[in-house]
Amino acid sequence: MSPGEDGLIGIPFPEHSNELLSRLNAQRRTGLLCDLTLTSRGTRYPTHRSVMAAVSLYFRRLFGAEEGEDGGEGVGDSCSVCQLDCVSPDALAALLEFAYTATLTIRSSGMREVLKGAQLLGIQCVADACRDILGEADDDPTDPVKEADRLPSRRKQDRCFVARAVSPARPVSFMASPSEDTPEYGLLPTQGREGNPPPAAGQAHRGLLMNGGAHWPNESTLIPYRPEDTPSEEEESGAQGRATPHHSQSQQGDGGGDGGGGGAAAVSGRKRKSQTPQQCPVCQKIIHGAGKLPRHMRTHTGEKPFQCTACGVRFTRNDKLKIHMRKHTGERPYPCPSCPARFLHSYDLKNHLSLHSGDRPFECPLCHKAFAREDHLQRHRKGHSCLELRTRRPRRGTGPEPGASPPSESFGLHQQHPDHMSAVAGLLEGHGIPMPGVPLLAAARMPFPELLWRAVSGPVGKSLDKAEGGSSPHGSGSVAHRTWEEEEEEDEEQEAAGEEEE
DNA sequence: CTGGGGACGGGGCCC
DNA sequence: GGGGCCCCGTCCCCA
Repeated sequence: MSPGEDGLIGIPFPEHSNELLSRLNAQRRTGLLCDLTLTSRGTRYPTHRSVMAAVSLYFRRLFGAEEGEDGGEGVGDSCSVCQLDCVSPDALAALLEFAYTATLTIRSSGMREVLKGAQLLGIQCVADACRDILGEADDDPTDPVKEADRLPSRRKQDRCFVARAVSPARPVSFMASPSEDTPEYGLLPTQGREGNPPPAAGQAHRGLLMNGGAHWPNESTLIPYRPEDTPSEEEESGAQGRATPHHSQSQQGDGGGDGGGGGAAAVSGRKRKSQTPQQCPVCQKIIHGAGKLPRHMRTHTGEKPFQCTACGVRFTRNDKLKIHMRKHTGERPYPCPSCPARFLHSYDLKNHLSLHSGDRPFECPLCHKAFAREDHLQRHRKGHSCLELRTRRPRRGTGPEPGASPPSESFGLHQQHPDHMSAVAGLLEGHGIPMPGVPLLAAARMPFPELLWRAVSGPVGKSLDKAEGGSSPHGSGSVAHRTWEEEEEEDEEQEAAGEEEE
């Protein structure tokens, strides 16, 4: 073993997740460690809030467990009983069973109720499956699940830096095809549900009653997310949104976390060959390219079948092992033409070459500091230093300097990094202008403000109060997309105003 | 905080 | 369709 490698070995336990779920289900049935009780028309279902938050977007937001949230404004521990009369007891039982078993067991006659429940609770995959079985297209623009999914988490938004103009088309056709790669969510033989656990007699009722008439907010209560405003369709929903197998221009907008290839494809004009996309049964992500799903699955299972014979380090992919082997062989096949440096990777050489060229094509739109690497710009933008150093302006009229900042194209606000967006949003907030994707208001993050509004009291209500107030006259669609230039102008106006005051 | 190297996961192309 | 190879974007770590 080389000194640098500590012989790290990943040992996958593929059954772990199943066992974990199974034990949680057993706990639910006995009421053990249940910290949340759902009720529907008098029937009580003890459950675990962590599980519900994991499976349901509604509960995730309710408990403030949504990724990127600080949790400070969620209901937190203040609610242990949720009354969900809007979901039928059977449907609720089926959804709970699904949450704990990954299997949806329902009568076909109850399908619609389950669909409704899944939509209300934000259980996307169940809603998709039900729709698919019912033969309904998922074209409801007001579908709260979809709508909520369009709200990018901060982290995801983080990754959608260049994302723009991606077709919002949802690949329902192949995504929800049970015959292909999706997990088997076909109807199981009716076998009588035993999913309804006995009511927990002694279950504390210290919590607040949830609104029985739960419904998702209408659009006016949500920050508008028109397709062109959408940073990236894949956001938050784990890429299940994108996956248009044919978007030719595309992948430019792919710039997000998945990265790769796409941008280059668009730039180099490489024709994107439509390969059968496959949906990961674990994360629902759409994997493009034949034969790529097993490779992706190893990221979930932790399986690392490719082991270095020299140092024992294991890899999930053979090609990564090959590159790794270069460390042992000393092979550095990418020499710099300008200096003696040699590199293991072509992209390392590419990065290195930018040093020689002095090119710094990635410019911070706020402080205008330039970077040679895009990831360094992103890192810079995550910090706040550029806000303090905001002393220089780009030459007027040059704007984003398309030639100088090619990968980022432009810095419309819809692409801004959250921190930066927040900074700008702070300016705009005074104008009562909602910013797409900026979690200024609780309502923006909570797709169920009305439900919560009725359900929550106490300190939490305060934040929701703010949310209510926040869905101001401007609340719906007044400003959806501001360009970099517009921001500049506004900024200048503010500065001018400040100077006048002085 | 920044520069630089490396690791990782995804997509395209090809066989 | 599976897999190899390559490229890419992103993230992490270290100096």
